[in-house]
Amino acid sequence: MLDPLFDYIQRYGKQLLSEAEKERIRRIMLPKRLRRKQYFLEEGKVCTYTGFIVRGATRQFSVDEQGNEHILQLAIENWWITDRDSYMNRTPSKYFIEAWEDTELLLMPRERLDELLEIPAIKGMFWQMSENNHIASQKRLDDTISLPAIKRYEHFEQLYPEIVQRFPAHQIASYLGIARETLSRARSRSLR
Amino acid sequence: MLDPLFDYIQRYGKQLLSEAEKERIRRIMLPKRLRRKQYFLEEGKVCTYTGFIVRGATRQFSVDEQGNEHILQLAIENWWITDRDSYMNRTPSKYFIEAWEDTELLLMPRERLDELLEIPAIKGMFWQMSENNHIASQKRLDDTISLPAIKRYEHFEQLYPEIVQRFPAHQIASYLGIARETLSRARSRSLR
DNA sequence: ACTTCACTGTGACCTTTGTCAACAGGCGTT
DNA sequence: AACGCCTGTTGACAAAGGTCACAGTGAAGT
Repeated sequence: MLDPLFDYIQRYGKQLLSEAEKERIRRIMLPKRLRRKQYFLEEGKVCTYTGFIVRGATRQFSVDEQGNEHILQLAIENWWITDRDSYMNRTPSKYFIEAWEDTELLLMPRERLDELLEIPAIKGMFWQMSENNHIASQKRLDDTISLPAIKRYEHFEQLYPEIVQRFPAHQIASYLGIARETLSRARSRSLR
Repeated sequence: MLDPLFDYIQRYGKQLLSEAEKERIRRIMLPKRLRRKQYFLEEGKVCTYTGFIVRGATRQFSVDEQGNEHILQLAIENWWITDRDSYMNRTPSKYFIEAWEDTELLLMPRERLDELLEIPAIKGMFWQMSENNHIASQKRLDDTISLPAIKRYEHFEQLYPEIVQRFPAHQIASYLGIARETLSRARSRSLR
């Protein structure tokens, strides 16, 4: 079960893991199963784990005063899920993270993060993730303020075809910040 | 001239700098002046420096096919300016960074980044910056997909009152992804 | 002093998108 | 088989925001 994680760490940390290091990781990471619709994180709670998805799919969202959900992340295998702010700074989260399919995770407990970061490949990976996340959210932001709804959808579809397959359209619409009807119409129009 | 930078590094890196380290930094960082409207980075070029603003103000923006500008960052003293993707991965940038006021910078050359990262406080600061940037762009994204134009402006004003003072309204509007007229109307309406 | 230019505000109009509502298909549960 | 529930689609209408045009102000440059 840890192999996808080891692969991931070695790829993004740009270093190989020794057997001893793997063993150390094995002892720290906690396996966890979530059933569809179960929460990984709820608003107001501190996000004490960062999770690595081995199998399944999750969504992260906030809920505004009117009760509307706004999706910030849709994640599948080999993605990390967390509220970075809450996890790093131990502050209450504004977000929910919910399993959208039955999901298997590996959890990185916040209180053992420093131990894990002693492993060079993990440190490198963490660095790279932070970097990549920052770059990706910058691009998403650029799209969001620059492009009309349809274009944003097209970009998204091109970037994450598998996500589009596995989540219903109204979730994608929420991720893009548009109404599900708008997405539906945009799609049918772009077929002609 | 380097004192604001040293303060910044110690604050965000959560470690003090020795005199030897300060000397090392002094030898690597390049002072640079930009006059108003001069470019720090142009689209298509690789961003070979990351700049620390000692005095002045800059804006980072992309230009779409219709020639419209979309502002990604408005920066003043004690902010870093760079295209992270271009800088880290040495790829051509999609962005412009332009001095909005006469500006004094300290430049961190990409080819000497590894040297600088040997200094623990700098490594810590870099980490923290990446973290903070990611968290900030996540919040901005959440606002952008969740809130109507006026609310976004109010949030922004509350978060960065000094930026609002120093940049003209049409730049702020572009940062928020709205037309300058919309912002103008929103402002006059919220006074009543 | 005069011109120019950048910036802001406002009205009229149009486009895009959101909202509300109704409907239909699929799918699992009982 | 019957019932919900989730999902996607479509229409009618409303609201938000964009576009275009014009005017006024003030600062900078000549």
